[in-house]
Amino acid sequence: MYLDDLNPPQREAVEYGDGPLLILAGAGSGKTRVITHRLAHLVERGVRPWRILAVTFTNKAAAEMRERTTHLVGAEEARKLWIGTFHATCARLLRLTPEAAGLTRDFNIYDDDDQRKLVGGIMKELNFSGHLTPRAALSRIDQAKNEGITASEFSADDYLGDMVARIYVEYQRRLRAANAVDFGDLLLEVLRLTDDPEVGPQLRARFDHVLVDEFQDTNRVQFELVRRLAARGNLAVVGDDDQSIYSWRGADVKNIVDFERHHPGCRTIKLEQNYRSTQLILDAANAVIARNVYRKKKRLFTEHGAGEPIVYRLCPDERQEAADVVRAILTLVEDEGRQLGDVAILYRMNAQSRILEEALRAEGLPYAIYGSTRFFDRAEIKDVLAWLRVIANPADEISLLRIVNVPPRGIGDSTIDKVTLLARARGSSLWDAMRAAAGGAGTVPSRTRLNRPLPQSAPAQRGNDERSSNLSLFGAEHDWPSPSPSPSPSPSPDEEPTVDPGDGGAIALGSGPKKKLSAFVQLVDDLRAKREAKLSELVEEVLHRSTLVEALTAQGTAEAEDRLANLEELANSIADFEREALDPAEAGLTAYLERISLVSSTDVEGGGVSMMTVHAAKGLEFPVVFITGLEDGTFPLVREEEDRAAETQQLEEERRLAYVAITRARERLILTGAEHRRLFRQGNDDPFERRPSRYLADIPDHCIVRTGTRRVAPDARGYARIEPRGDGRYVEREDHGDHDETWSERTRARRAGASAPSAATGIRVDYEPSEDAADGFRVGQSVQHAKFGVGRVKTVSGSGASLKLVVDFPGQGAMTIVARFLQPL
DNA sequence: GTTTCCCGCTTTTTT
DNA sequence: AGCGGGAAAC
Repeated sequence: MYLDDLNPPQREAVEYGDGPLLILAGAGSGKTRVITHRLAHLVERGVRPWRILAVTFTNKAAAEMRERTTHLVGAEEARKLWIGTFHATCARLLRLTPEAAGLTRDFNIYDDDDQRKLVGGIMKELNFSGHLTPRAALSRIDQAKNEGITASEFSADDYLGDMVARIYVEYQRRLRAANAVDFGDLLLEVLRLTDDPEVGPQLRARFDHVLVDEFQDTNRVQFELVRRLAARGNLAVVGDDDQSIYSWRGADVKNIVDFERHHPGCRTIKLEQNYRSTQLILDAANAVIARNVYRKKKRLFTEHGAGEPIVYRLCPDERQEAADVVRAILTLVEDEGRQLGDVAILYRMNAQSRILEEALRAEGLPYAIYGSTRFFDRAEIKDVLAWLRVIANPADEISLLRIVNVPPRGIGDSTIDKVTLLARARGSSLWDAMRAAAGGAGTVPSRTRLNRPLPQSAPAQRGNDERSSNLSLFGAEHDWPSPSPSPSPSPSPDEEPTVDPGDGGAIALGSGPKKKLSAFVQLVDDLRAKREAKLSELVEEVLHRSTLVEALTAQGTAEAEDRLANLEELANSIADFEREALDPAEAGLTAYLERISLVSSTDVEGGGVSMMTVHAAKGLEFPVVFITGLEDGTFPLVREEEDRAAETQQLEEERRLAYVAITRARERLILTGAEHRRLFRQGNDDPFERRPSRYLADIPDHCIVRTGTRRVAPDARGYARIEPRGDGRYVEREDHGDHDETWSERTRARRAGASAPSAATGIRVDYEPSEDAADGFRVGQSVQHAKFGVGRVKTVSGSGASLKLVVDFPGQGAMTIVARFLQPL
C-alpha cells in the first residue's frame, strides 16, 4: 500500500512505534508526508484518532496536514484527529475546562490590537505614558509570556522593567476581568492546567501520541507544553535547524538540538533526500545557507535533474517589479501551460503585497493573499466583530469601548470617563456600570459578575481554589452546561459599593447622556437576548440595529460603499461558516469568534496565484515561486539601530528565511528586486535606493540567469532606464522621478489635490550582452529617449560601473549620457 | 459635550 | 495608508 512510496528512513519514521522520536527533516524531504503517513499508520494500528494530537505553527500548514491525512484515512477518521496550530489546540483545550483558568466558556481572545489598547489604557491610568510606549511594554510582556514568566514572576533590573512589571500584573488582572485571554495566555494557561491537581491528570492522559511539526520553532512554553501533553512518552517531533525563523517570538533552536538529551531512548532519523526541488534550486539553497556559521552541516541531495535555471530580475522600482512579476506569470501560463494555482509570490513584509495585488488585478488575474492586512483587521469588520464579542461576553471592556459610540450615538469621551470611574469605584465591570449609570433597574444577575476581581497579589492564580469542584472535567465536554445564566460562582466580596448603583450616586450623568446610554444598554440587552439564535440572523440584527449599515449608507461616499461591500462579504463568510460546520454546536457565536481570532487568512480556494510572506510559506511548496524584494534592507531586512551582536544573529535568521523561501520552489524560481523602493521612512540618507540582496551574490553562477533593467544616470530629471530585451520587444518605461521628495511632502501634495509628479524621461536601447560591447552597448545601436526621440550611439567609453555614451539625436545634436551601473547584475 | 479635521507616527515576520 | 491624539468647529 502507500508505504511503498517511502524511502527507508521515511518509512522507519512512519512505522516507528512508541517512545520519543526525533525526525531531522531537511527542506522538501517529505516531512509532511511522513507526518501524515505516520498519523494514518497510527490510526491503522488501532490508536484511537481522537487520542492523537498533531501540532503545527500556521493555519495553512494545519489545513494542509488535515487535507492530506483525509486522503489517507478518509474524512470520517481524519475529522477525529486533533490537528491544529498550537494556539487553536490550546483554545480548544481551554474551552473544555475554562473555569479552571478563571474564565467562562465564552472567553474572548484578544489580538495584538486589543492588547495594545488595553496596555495603553493601563499605562495612562498608572501615569506611565511618556516613559515607554504601549507597544514596547507589550512586547516585553509577550516576551515574558513566551518564556513562561507570569506576571507575579516578572522582574527586571532596569527601571523600565519595574514599570513593565506593574503593567503586566494589571494587564493580566484586566484580561481576566474581561473574561479574555491573549495569544500567550492560551498556551500558558493550558500549560498551567497540566499541573492542576484536578484537571491536570486528565489533560496529561488525554493523548496517546503527540506529533509536532517545525519543532525548531518552538519556544519554551511550547516545548514544555508538548512534553506534558505527551505524558505517555509517545512524542514525535520533526524539524530542521536551518529553517528556524521564529526566534523573535522566543523560539529556541536548542529545543530540537537538545531533544535527545531530554528524551533518553530517543530514536533519531535523518531525512536528507529532497523530493521537491530541482538540482539548481537546491544548489542555490545550499549555497545560501552554507554561509551561516551557527548550524549543523548538512547537504541535501536530489535525484531530480538540473531543471530550469533560476532567473533574477532587477527592476527600477517596486511598481515595475510588480508589473514584471505579473508579466512573467502570464508568460509561464502561455508558454509553459502553467496553472495560476501553481504560482506563489513571496515577500518579506506584508507591506509589499499591496502593489503586487494591484498589478495582478490590473491583469485580471485571480489571487489569494494569506495573512497580510487581514480582512478581519478592517475597521468596519472589527466594529461588527466587537459587537459580536460584546454580545458573547459583555465583560470584554475593550470591545465594549469600541462599539459604545460606533456609529456615533452621542456617547462621548466624557460620558465614558464617568462610567469608567463608576465601574472602578464599584469594582464592577464597565458593562455593569453602564447599566447602573443608565438608571436601569438594579442587579440583573449578569454572568459578567463571575469575573471576580483577582486579589491584588497575583500569585493567588496558582492555588486557584475558587474553582467549583464538581465540574466533570474531561469526557464531559459534549454535554457541557449550556451558557445559560448560571449563578455566579464568584465569591467576589460583594463589597459595599462606594456609589449607589441605582441612582448614579456621586458620579452624575446629565439627563441627555443618561438617556443615550440607556438606549445603548437596551440595545445590547436586546441583541444579547438573541445570542443563541442562528448566527447569520444574529449578525443581520447586529448590522441593522446597531445602525452600522444605515450610517454607512447615509454617507454615500465611495469609501462607504467599499465598507458596505466588506460587511456584505463578512455576512457571506458567516453564512459559509455556518454551512461548513459539521456539527451545529460548532456553528455558534463563540465558535465563530474563536475561529476568526485564530485564523489570519481568508483561505480562499485555490485556482489563483498565492501571495504570502516567507514566514507564512513555511511548510508549503509550489511549482513556481517568485521571491520579491530581494534587496538589502528589504530581504534581508536589517534594522539600523540594533547593536552589532544582535545584528549578526539577525542576519543569520534572515539567511535561514531566504533558505526557507528558496526551498519552497519545486521547478521554477524567479527572484526579483527593485533599485528604488518606497517603504515608509528608512535611513536618512537615500531612503529609496537599494542594493541587490547579498544573497544573490552567494548563488553560484551556474544556477542563475541575471537580467533586468539597468539604470542610467543622470538625465535631466530623474533617471533613464534601459530595458534588456530577450523577447525582441521593447518595453515602455515611465520614470516617476523626483525620488528625493519626502513621503510626507508627497502626501501633503496629494491631500492638497495636486497630482503626483511623473516625468517621463526614460530612454530605451537595444541591449544585447556580448563580448565586445561594454555592458551591452554598441556603437551604432539605436536608442530612444522620451524627450528627444530616437537616437544613435556614437561612442561608448568607460566600462564596468560607469560608462559614457554619446548619442546623436537627428536634428537636435549629440547628447552625452553618463550611464552609472550601481551593481553588476 | 460631541464631532470632525488635521498632524504626526508607524510596521518585520505570526497566533 | 491607517490610526490615535489633540485642537478647532458644530
